Amino acid sequence: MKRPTIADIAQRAGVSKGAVSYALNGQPGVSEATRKRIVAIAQEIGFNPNSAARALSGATAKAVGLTLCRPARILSIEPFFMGLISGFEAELAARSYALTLQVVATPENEVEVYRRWWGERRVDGVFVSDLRDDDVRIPVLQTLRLPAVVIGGPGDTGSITQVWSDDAGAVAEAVRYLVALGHRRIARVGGLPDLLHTQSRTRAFTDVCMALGLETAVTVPSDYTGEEGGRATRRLLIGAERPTAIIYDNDVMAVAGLAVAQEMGIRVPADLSIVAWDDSPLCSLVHPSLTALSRDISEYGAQAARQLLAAVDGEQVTSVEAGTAHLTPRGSTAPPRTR
Amino acid sequence: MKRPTIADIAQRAGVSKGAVSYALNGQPGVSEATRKRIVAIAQEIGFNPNSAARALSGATAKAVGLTLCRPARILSIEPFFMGLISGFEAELAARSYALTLQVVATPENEVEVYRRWWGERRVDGVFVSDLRDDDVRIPVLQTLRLPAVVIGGPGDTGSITQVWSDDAGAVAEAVRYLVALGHRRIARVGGLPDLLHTQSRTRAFTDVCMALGLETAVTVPSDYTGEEGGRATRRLLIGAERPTAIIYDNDVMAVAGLAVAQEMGIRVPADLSIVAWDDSPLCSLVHPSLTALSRDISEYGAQAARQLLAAVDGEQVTSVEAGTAHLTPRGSTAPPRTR
DNA sequence: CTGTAACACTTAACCGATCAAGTCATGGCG
DNA sequence: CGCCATGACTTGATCGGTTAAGTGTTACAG
Repeated sequence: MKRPTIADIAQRAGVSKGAVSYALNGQPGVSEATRKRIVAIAQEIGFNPNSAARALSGATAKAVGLTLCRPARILSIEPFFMGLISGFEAELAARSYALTLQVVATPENEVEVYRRWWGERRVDGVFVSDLRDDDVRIPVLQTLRLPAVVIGGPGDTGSITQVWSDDAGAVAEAVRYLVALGHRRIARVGGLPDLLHTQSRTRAFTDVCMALGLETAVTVPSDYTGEEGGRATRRLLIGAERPTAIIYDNDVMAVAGLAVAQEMGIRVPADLSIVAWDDSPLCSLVHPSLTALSRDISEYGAQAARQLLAAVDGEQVTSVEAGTAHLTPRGSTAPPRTR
Repeated sequence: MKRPTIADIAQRAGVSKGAVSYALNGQPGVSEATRKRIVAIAQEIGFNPNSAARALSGATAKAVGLTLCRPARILSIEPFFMGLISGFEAELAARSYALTLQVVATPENEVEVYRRWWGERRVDGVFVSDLRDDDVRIPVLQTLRLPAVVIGGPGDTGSITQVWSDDAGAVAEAVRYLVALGHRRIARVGGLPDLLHTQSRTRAFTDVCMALGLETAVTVPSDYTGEEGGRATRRLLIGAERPTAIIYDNDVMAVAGLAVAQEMGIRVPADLSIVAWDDSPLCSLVHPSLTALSRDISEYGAQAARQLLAAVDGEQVTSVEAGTAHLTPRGSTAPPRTR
């Protein structure tokens, strides 16, 4: 089947290619009558402008990119990214931007992909997630002048805007809640330690625990996988000073932690309270259901997409704070048993 | 920063654009010495061919598309798609094809997206998942002559090739295993009933149960969500003829079913055995860990990607069967308690 | 009645590649 | 020596849009 081009429309309408272009793009230069006729013909023959030709004549690629730099086995179960992606889509689809996805192995690979995309003019902008200390991607994006939005932070990203959520506030809310229930020994199983948002959560966790006069504020680093989360939990639970509550940096690790506790005969929530970060259906699926720090991840993604599209349009954009995660109490938290 | 073009290279090397094109594409028409010089310059200035210009001059878009037609809340937790996507990427990245993703609401929307992509020449081919009865997408793809690979089946897809796994064999293996353990009342919580592979699983389940002389072979339809899976489980467990084993069409529903059973005081596996379909980390995370029908979803995706790329290359491709899912026994299955 | 401005177009250059066709030097052969 | 084949390029058309500049018609002011 031959793809219709503007030349076909022009021929049918008896006008020039230029006129068709003006008509379809809402530019002045054609009469209202002609415009209507042209639009009708375009409709009829199912015309879609060739994106390559458009991109070639200086216009935009009408696509943005996202690289994911986590092992496949983490991605497959981590609900966060799919939530984010569907949030992106909501905004992108409305402006018929496509989302180009690439799974990569290392941050260096991510940089290569950015360079290639930019060189190929394949995308008009990119989403950047999982910000690290002195992230190698930031300077590259700046020299390429490739519009970008960093998801998560806040961190030092120079001229690149960020969409971030107040993790410090959320962690404080969780700790305060647990303390209000009577907990005095609260531990945390953190995410990948080289990610910036993990660091800011760790700092906030330590700070608020100290501020509330708790004895300890142990954070065990982990990697968001269930296995590691379970292992970290086991390590915490066999220690001498067993915590009465654990906060996990994602839901997958929290579920794994719950399983470990049950396996060890430690009852949740009687002997151990559990708080998950990021509330996916997973948290309400398990028994007992998990108290979680919920936030609207799709909306988070939508907000990032709005920012990126604005940046692509050349608008001056500033970093914004997306909604803070809020505690959703469920069955996994209770006052600690007094001994 | 200005993007380097082949004209820049041509100028530097003191040759024409055409010569550069021949050199970089390994075509005859330039001497080995000149080719080396040109390649070196391209390397040096970090040249990437503009994908739009390439696509425009008849070449391919170097991108394939995937539409996902499930509500966001399902996608976010369903590990299947992310596994599939990372499998795609493995093959696509090797040939530097990009993956374009779009989340849509209905199969009709999917058709629109295909039409648009095709008209825009944005993709060279598409993955088709979640095949339905008399799927509206198939005839459209055929008239558009848009290369495609159907994931899942087998079904009637005319000239479009499929990558499918032997669900009937897998369901038979699960049922035989449960029967060998001594189960006589086995139920199943199925996926979306209008999906073709759900239907073939249902048929196979009924057939094998009948063949083995079981009294019943109840399938409760569901929608892959945890909530529905839990509800279906509850319905099954409060019935007069309570099953001693349940097979779930995905892992999320199985986990939900486990939670429901525990909540009702029904012990797993003593009172109820559970088998999940598709083995994600989720299955080993919960307690007891779930016996599952495992298959290598990434490899499944990789195989589909290989097929699609071959189809894009114009090769004659035939439908292939990906590896059958095999039973991975874990803690959620045991002989039923004799009364 | 003329000058000119506004409108409704057309023409053609351009984006950055690919590729068929043409050019030019060189070498081998009868 | 002339002829043809070959290699190593160059030239220029082409893909399908966008857009600046040009053209022809009409309307209206002076």
